[in-house]
This record gives sequence, C-alpha cells and structure tokens, in this order.
Amino acid sequence: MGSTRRATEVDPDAAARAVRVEQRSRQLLDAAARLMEREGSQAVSMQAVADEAGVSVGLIYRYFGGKDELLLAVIVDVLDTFASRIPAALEAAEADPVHRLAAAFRAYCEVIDEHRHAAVLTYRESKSLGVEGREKIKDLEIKTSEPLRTLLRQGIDAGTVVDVDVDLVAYNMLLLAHGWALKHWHFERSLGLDQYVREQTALILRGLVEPRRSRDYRSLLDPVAPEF
Amino acid sequence: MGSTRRATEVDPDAAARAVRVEQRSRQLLDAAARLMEREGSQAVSMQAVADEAGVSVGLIYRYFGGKDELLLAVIVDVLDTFASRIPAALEAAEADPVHRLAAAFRAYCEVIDEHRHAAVLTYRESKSLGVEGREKIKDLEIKTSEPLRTLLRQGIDAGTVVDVDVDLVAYNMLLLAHGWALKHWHFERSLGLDQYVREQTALILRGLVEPRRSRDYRSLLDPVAPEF
Amino acid sequence: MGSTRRATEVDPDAAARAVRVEQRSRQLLDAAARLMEREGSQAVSMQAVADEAGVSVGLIYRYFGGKDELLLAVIVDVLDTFASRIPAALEAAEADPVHRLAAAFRAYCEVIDEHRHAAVLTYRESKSLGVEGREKIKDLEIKTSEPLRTLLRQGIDAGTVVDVDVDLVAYNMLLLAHGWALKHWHFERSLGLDQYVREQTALILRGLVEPRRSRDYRSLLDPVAPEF
Amino acid sequence: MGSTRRATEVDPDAAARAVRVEQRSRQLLDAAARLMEREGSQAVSMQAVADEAGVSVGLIYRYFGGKDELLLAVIVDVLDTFASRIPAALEAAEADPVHRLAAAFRAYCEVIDEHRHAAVLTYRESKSLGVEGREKIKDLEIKTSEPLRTLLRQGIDAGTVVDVDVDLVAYNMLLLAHGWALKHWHFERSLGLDQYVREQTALILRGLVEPRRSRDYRSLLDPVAPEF
DNA sequence: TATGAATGAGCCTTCATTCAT
DNA sequence: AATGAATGAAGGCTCATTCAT
Repeated sequence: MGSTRRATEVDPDAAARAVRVEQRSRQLLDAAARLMEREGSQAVSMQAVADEAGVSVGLIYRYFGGKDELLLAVIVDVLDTFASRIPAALEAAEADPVHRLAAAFRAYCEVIDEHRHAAVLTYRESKSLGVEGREKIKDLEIKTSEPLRTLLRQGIDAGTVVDVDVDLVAYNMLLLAHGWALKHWHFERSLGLDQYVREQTALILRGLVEPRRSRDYRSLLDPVAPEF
Repeated sequence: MGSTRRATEVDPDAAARAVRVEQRSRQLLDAAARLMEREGSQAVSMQAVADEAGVSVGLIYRYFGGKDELLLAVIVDVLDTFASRIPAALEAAEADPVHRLAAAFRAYCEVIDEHRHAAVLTYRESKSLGVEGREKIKDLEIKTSEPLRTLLRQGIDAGTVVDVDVDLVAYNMLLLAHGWALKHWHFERSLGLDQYVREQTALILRGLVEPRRSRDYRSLLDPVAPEF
Repeated sequence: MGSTRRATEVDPDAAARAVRVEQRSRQLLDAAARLMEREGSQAVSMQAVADEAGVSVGLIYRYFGGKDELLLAVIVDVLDTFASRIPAALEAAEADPVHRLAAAFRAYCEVIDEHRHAAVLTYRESKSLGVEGREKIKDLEIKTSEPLRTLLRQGIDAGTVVDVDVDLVAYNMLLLAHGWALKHWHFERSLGLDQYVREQTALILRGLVEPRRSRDYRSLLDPVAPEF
Repeated sequence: MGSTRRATEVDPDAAARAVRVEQRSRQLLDAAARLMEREGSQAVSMQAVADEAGVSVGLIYRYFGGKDELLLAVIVDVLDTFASRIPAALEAAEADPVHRLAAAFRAYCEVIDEHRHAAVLTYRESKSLGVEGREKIKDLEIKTSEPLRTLLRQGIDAGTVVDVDVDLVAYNMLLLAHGWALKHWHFERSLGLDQYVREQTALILRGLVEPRRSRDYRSLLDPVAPEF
C-alpha cells in the first residue's frame, strides 16, 4: 500500500496522513479539555473523553500512548495557547513596556480562566507527569513567560521599572495568574475575573514602577486605585 | 464502664481513651502526610497509609470516616500547623509590623516546605473535598491569614505601609508561599528555600513599604537587594 | 460506524449487537443462577459469578449495573420463565378449568424445582432489592399468577369450583409451589417432586371443587387419594 | 477454683453461673431478635447486636461460637416460642379439634407477625446453618407442629375432618402462617393480620371439614365467609 | 468476666489498557 | 483506521473474629 516515491519529494500520502493525525489529535485534545472544564478533572476517564470526542476508546491509544500522555498533551496544549495568545495581546497594546506588561498579565489570566482545570493540572504530581513531561512543561513555561521577562528588562532599561529580579517577578506574575484558577472557589462569589485582574495589576505595578513615574500609569489602574 | 470515682472528677477512662484516640489519629495523619511527601499524593491508598503507619486498613476507619475524611484531616492538620506556627514566629520578631510581616512570610514558607505535598492538597478538586470540607478549609485559611491582615493594617495605620487592598495582599503572600511547593520542581535546582524567602520578601516589601520609609528596612532585604 | 444501508431497514449492526448483549446477559444470568443452585446464594460474589461464567468481573458491569441489579435480574428471569411456562402447560391440558388449574400448579412446581434457590431469592430483604425491584417483582408475580386467577374464576362461573377468594387462593397456590423450594431440605428424603405435586393438588382441589362434582376429578388425584 | 463439694450435691457456684449464662444468652438473643425486627436482618452485625444489648462485641463470643451460631440460636428461640405459645393458645380454645386447629393457626400467625424477620431466617441457606442447625430446626418444626397433627388426627377420628395427609396439611398450615412474613410486603397495604388469619382459616377449613359438618363451624368463619 | 482496639480476608466497583474484528 | 467488548489489577470499605488488658 501507500506510495513509493523518491525520498527527496515529500510523500503526499504521508502529508495527508499527517494532516489527519493532526486533526484527530486536535479533536481528542479539545474533547479532553472541554470535558475537564465542564465536569472537573475527576470526570476525565478515557471512556468519557472518547464519548465527548465521539470516537471509541481504542482510538485514543492510536494517538496518545495512554492517559498520562494525553493529559500531558492537554497541558502542553494549554501552555501553547498561552504562548500564542500573549504575543497577540502585546501587539494590540501600546508600545510602552509597562502597558504591555499589564496587557500580558491580563491575557494570562483570561486564558487561565478559560482553561481553569487544565491550568491547575500543571501542578499535578511530577510522578504521573514523568521526567520527560516535567521538562517539557518547564521549557514551555519558560518560553511562555519569556515575553514577560523581555518586557521587564525593557522597562528597567527605560527607567520606568525598578531594578528587580526579572525571573522571579515573571514567575510571580504567572503564579498570580494561576491564582485565579487555584483559588477560584475562594473568590468566585466575591470577585469577577476583571476585578481580579485590575486589583492584581495595581498591586504588581506598585511594586514595579519607579515611584517618580507612577503618575504616568494612573490610567492603567483606574478605577481600582485612582489615588495611586 | 471501668472505675467508679466521684462524679466531680472527669471520667479517667474516657480521658485515657481520648488520649489514645488522639495518638492514633496523630500516627495515621503523620503516616499519610509522610507517605504523601515521599511518594506523592497519587500513592496514597488506604492500604499504603496503613502499611506506612504499621497498622491494618480496618483500623483507619475507626478514626476517620473514609479516605476523603482522612485527606481532609491531613489538610486541616497542616493548616493548623500554620495557625500555631505563625503567631509563634511573630512573638520572636521585632514589634514593627513590617518586620513581623516578613517574619510571618518566612514562617509560612517554612511550614510549607515541611509539608510540600500536603500543602498542595488544598488545591484538590473541590468535589472530592465536599462542601463541608471546602468550607472548613476556607475558614481555616481565612483564620490563618488573619495575622497577615492585622499586620498590614497596623503598617498602614503606622504609615510604614502604603494603602493596599489588605485582603488581596494577604492572599498573594499566601499564594507566593504556596508557590514554593507548587513550583518546587521548577526551582529545586536553582534556588534554596532561604534564597526564595529572601527574594520574595524583597519583592513584596518593595510593593508595600512607603517609599520614604524604605531605607528603614534595608537590613531586612540584605543581602538580596542591598541597593534597595 | 458500520454499514450504510437504507434507512427503512433496521440497522443490522444494532441488531447484531442486541443479539450479543442478549447472549451475554443469558450467560451471566445462567451462571449466577447455576452458582446459586450449586453453592447457595451466600456464595454469590461478583467474582464467583464471573468465574462461573468464564468471564472477568469487569464484564458483568457492562451488562448489569451492579450486584443488586444482577440478582434482581435473576429473579425476574425466573419469574419470566414462570410467565412463559404456565401458559404452555395450560395449552397442553384439557379445557376444563380444574384440570388446567392442576396443570398450572404442576408447572409452577416444576419451574421452581429447576430454580430452587433463585425462587427463594424473591423472599430477600426488600431493602437490598430496592423500591424499584420490589415493585417489579410484585408486578411480575401478579402477572404470572393471573392465569391462576382466570382459571379460578372460570371454574366458579362453570360451577365446578366453590366461591372462594380468588386472589388469596392464587397466592396460596404460589406459596405452596414455593414451599417445595423453601422447605426442600425438609422433604428431600421423604418426598419426590411428583409426589409433592400430587398430594398438594389433592389437598388444594379438595378445598376448591364443588362437593357434588368431586367425582369428576377423581382421576386427577389418583393414585394419591383414590378414596376422594 | 470455686467450691469443692461432693458430686452428689449440685454445685451452687455452677448453678449460679448457669443462671448468669442463661440471663446473658437471653439478653443477647433478645437484642439480636429486636434488632432484626426493627432494622431487618441486613442490619444484624455483631457490633450492632452488642450495641443493642449494651455489651461489647467480644462478650458475644463467650456465649455463642460465632455469628452463625447466634443466628441459629435466634431461630431456635423463635421456634421455641412457637412450641410454648401454641399449647397455651389451645388451652384457651374450645375442646373441639377444629376450633383448636383454627386457634393454633391464629397463634402461629401471631407469633410470626411478632418475629417476622426471624421467622424468615428459617429459610436461610442451609450452608450457613450447618447440618447440625438444619437438623435442629427440622426437629423443632416437627415438634412444634405436633399439636397440629394431633388435632388433625383427632378431627379425623371424630369424623369432623376429612381423611387427609396429616403431615402435609400440618406443613401447609405452617407455610401459610409463614406466608404472612414471607409475603408481608405483598400484603401490608391491602390486608391486616386479622383479616389474613380469617381468610386463610376459612380456606383451610373448607378443605378440611367434612361437608356435612360444615354448618357447625360457620361461626368460625364469620364474617369472612358467612355463606360457608 | 468483660472490653473494644485491632486485624485482615473478602466484597463490590472502577477504569486504564488490550486486541480480535 | 476504527471499534468496543473484554480484561484484571487496584482501590475503598465492611465486618466477623481475636486477644491483650
């Protein structure tokens, strides 16, 4: 079966197959993520994912090695969404690093709000993730938070941001964004996402912005901290 | 039934029994926590807890209603440790609210370091915790973070801390402390606990301390941010 | 998903699946019943049923919701056997209601003899049966005993049966048939099934048949009560 | 230890001990029976019996070999109640065998109504009863039903009862009495105990009483079958 | 005698994984 | 490529029974 072309050419069969594999993976990943958000990660059994995707259990195993691999893929998928959404948000924002920082944080929080349960999965036992998965996630987080670090450095260079530990601040912003998912049941009645983002932004910026430049960013914090 | 003492005394049998119940509960709670730290919470089966504690499965059910209840008790136990350790740490610290805030944060981080996995348990699916458990945890967290809120308010009143949303800042400090557990595998090679505490403290204080009072707290941040 | 035939035809896949489901259910039901007859209902664990049927435990749960449901299904199955065997026995019998009554009673006893332990299951704690199951059994028993009631009424109308409480007599005949199973260990050494049926038939008819018509049914009672 | 008297005298210690054993057994038996009637035989665990009796689990094992033995003892106890209640009921009844038969049947039904669940236990798996227990029960049932057989024979001799298989009729009357317990959930809404007894008595007597003597017993059947 | 803490075999059930079709 | 029936290990839990006190 299949074609027997020269190796220098791209095998069109292989290409078509790759496309189908891609589509199926997408379908399964989306189903798993949807299920997870809708029913909580407790309800994610292979059968449930299959049902949600409208395929058979067996098929999942043709695309993912097993449950752990599937779950890891879902996490990676979410982190990929981060990696693509943040830059998009930055383009829409003003050129100023601090404004962009705020936009990036908001984008983080919004993606997390959409993938609350999947985001929390990142904190799963490293055992079930495996060394490989752990490394992959670490890399992705670093890569995804790269824009933050870049912006922080730009701000510091521009003199609008005080001289902080760029790595740690980036990490903290991530954690605070995740905080929305982690402590969601803590806040769900008292705080909306928008309010959460605004207040956290105010707090973060207060620690970052050079005191003598702070009045430049008042608009960013309205209406939460107009007195800033 | 046992002895027949004067009614004015507390039944010594009941008292002795209460002590034994307390000891057994401790033993089981510790075993569960130990197992969790060592093998990860995935490995926590009732049989495993029993083995770790050196007792039989059945016995656990005399002290805890079931697995969920046991796990909830482990969480509550950790939160209780918080609630008792933080005040102790505060007494040892200087009277100044900002110094105390830093001491409290360090104490938080240290307890979490000792109960890394149990601390993370707080973020379990609320479903498996049950409404009751969820409420209990929420209450305990609020109660445990109360010292932070008090200190923040004192600082604000004293004019050493800027006017922030006390609730959110307290929550953030908690989250940052938890961050040590949550992202431990992220930092384990690059950062020690002490370093983590110092750097985070510096960042937090930078956002809290009134700029014109900042030089009063330089010592707190050395050697991490001597330039502060 | 399978073939794409004309919509007017029944989906052959679904049909085939239904057949297989039916076969498996049969197999499991029979295994459970067999096990019950051989080892007593105490020995009926899911594992034992699986072993007896030559399948795995898990499979049972694809066909029955749980142990209670399986047991209920066994009971219902036996009652269904009743419901189908009795009419068959009646067709083979003479047209006369009293003759048919005797034939029905014999048929009852024979089915019960074949499902001795399962028949007794009907008397299980109603709790473990559940409200639903209880109602189902009640309905089936009423439905199954309907032929008896009909025959009794016909006999009364024809003047060959005295005017009795049709419901209670039908219930008694059922109970007496069950008696063969219930008190089997009482009789097993002294009485055979055939003998049991004959003697009980004689007793029942003596209480039912109009005295002046009794000689018409002498043949029914031979050789047990030739003097009747 | 204890006393060292001559063997010809009854050891008073032993006697006292026997009394205590008897009392304890009573206490436990009653507790078990009470529990069974109140909660159904499903709820009869050793712990529950101990609680109901106000003693510890361990103590039960000093008086009964185990659960099966305890349950057997409860059954035997109930059958003993039969054996003592029936004669008492007969003494209160008229001298006529048929009247006494009716009185005996009523007494049976009443005792069974009081020990519904225990009565049904008789039909427990022979396996869990053991050969010994089975024999004991068989003997007790035969002994207990002896009055019935005697009365039937007297009736036959007196010419008021037709010539029936005395053993089987006695057995049937027992079964019909048990029927009240066995099918209780069938009748509980439609029939009271008294009604059940009356109707069954009417049916039984119709099959037993010599047709030409039937009018002598009309009063027995009122108001159920006044036309008899 | 009496207690009740402790045991552990055994039960029901779930679910990731495999494999014949 | 796709299905889904079948597997069986593993988990949570119960409860009859024992034994040190």
